[in-house]
Amino acid sequence: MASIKEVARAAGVSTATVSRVLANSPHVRPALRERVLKAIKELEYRPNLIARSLRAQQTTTIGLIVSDIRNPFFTAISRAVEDTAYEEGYSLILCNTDEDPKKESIYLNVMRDANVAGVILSPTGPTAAGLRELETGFAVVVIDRSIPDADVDMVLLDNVDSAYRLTRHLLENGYQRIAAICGERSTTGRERCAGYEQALRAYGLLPTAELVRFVPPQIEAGYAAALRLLDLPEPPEALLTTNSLLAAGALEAIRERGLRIPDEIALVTFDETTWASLVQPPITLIEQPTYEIGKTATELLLQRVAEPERPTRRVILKGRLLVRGSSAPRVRCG
Amino acid sequence: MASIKEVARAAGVSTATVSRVLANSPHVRPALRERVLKAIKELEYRPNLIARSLRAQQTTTIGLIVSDIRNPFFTAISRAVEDTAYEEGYSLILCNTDEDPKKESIYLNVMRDANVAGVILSPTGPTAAGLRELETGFAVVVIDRSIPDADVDMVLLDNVDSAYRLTRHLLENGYQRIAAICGERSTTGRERCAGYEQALRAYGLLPTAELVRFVPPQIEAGYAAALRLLDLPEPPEALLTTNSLLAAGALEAIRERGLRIPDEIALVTFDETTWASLVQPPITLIEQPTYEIGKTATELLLQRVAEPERPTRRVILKGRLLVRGSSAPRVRCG
DNA sequence: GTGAAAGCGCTAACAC
DNA sequence: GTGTTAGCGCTTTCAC
Repeated sequence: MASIKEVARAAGVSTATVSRVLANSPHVRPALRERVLKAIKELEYRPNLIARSLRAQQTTTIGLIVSDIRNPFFTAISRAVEDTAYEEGYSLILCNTDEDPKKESIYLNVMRDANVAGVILSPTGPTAAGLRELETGFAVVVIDRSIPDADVDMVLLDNVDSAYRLTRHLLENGYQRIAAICGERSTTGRERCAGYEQALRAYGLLPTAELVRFVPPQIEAGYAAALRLLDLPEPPEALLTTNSLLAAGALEAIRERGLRIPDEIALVTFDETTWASLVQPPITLIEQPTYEIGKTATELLLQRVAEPERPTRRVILKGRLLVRGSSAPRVRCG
Repeated sequence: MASIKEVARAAGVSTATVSRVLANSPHVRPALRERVLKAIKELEYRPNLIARSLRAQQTTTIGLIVSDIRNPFFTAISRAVEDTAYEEGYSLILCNTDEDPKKESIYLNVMRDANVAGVILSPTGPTAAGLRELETGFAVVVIDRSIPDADVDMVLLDNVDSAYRLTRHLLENGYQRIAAICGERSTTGRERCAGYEQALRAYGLLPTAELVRFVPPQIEAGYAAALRLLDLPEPPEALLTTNSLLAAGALEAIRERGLRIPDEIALVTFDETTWASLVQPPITLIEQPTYEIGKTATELLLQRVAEPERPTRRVILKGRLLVRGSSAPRVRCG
């Protein structure tokens, strides 16, 4: 691993000149530039990023902090972020926090210690609150969850409207008694619940506490919540879940109770996954533009790295309603 | 962001002493240690990892280079790797190469420039060949794909045997004309194909070229290959695919042709996924111990970082056959 | 246009 | 035990 010193010696110039050539500075005589380039090639020189980072007080690395990369939503995001970061010469550090504020805080510190240029994260409540004031020392872009009055770049889905449309779709297809299983600990679940309730009211129905559940956004919790809903004295005609993990759990519960979809129970959710279109009937859902969310978040982040004082932006993306068999028009029986 | 210098000044000691306290060196008088610790606390000092890395010529970062994090197998691996790395104080850099040797080579260079302690990767053929000789400058652990005569740590599935058992299961359930759709560009697909052919021979059947396809390990390729197989003049009674993406494609194709599983066509594959158990009938498959693979790979890597000259190991993990509805005993009709 | 040299924050000889 | 100092590899004044 040749250093800049050796290149300088080989080319018969100072390290400053090599550095200038590396930086494409115009103030280098062509002849010298040639010699330096030749030396670089011969020695197979590659600049040491660590040294560069120490000098610059910043790395070409960004962090992605999510609850669990195995959530298909975050998997898709991470791919988009990595692609976009790579194009701009940045590397991606991945962190899983399991929705644990402590782990979030620890990872945020790790990011600071590592001198990352910035971080993309989808924080839980406590961390979000801290973000409102915190001087992090690096650029931050929040995804998936909104922090109401924080001066931070965000890329979000239009949660209320998406949930509204999803619920309206059910209502228009004749479903009335609709239950919602929502992810807790994030604004996302609450916003989607709000859209669900708005739609009910718009159609002259009153939301029932009995039919709304807030649970950890995981398969098991979705399964348990769905079972309880299905076992109600007066069970729901349709189930709405706010992410794919809850939906997978709900589907298991429906299968366990031997109910037919959509005749006996409809199921709709958020987030496209492999299974949602493979299952029979396929699941009606709101598809988030995951790749665009990740790409946009990365772009916002790198723009802020380049220009720290620019005004913050809040990008709201629209979800796409994919109508499929799990919410087919209801056939009244009786 | 206080530096070690400021801590030293605040505590009335030299930076060396602070450094010793940080390193838990026993050669510091308790009184001094106390003063230093107090200063560290008051200044909220945190060591700059970049500076430390420059000095040590190595970071506490490891790289994970996979074809696509969206492949559920790699998603699961990444979670295990990140968990394990985090426990040991290491961060994880994620890279997607799309099975492109050029991107693999670029990322390997990025890893070198970043001075990572080591890299876990699942290389394509050309990169694997290079690995055999390459002086990478960092520790390397190969997962998922074997490099026959390379002196590199590896964590692998017992591919031949797993495919053998999977195929034998089909044979014992009465399926005879079994087609295989295998991932190309990796030893994994070839080994699993070999296991498949061995099982056929063991049961007195001859492998037919017509029934074996090597395609890119993606949904679309699986779909196309399955369609062609199903449209054969004499179509197969069962389909074996070597990963979950190919299986998802094959399932689509089966659905498109309106065939019933398993009556008209059985389907078995590798890798447990959400959809494989949610689909009806659920899919029989070989489940890889993904978490253990990722954890073991990370442990091997960090052991090698600690002791570069230790003899290389090759850990072979066994897959678990999960028998489900998609390969139920065949009912002969006619 | 080019080079000498300081310094980013840290650790490890080496001296005392 | 503790401090002084060199140096990891790089960039960037500041002279010339």
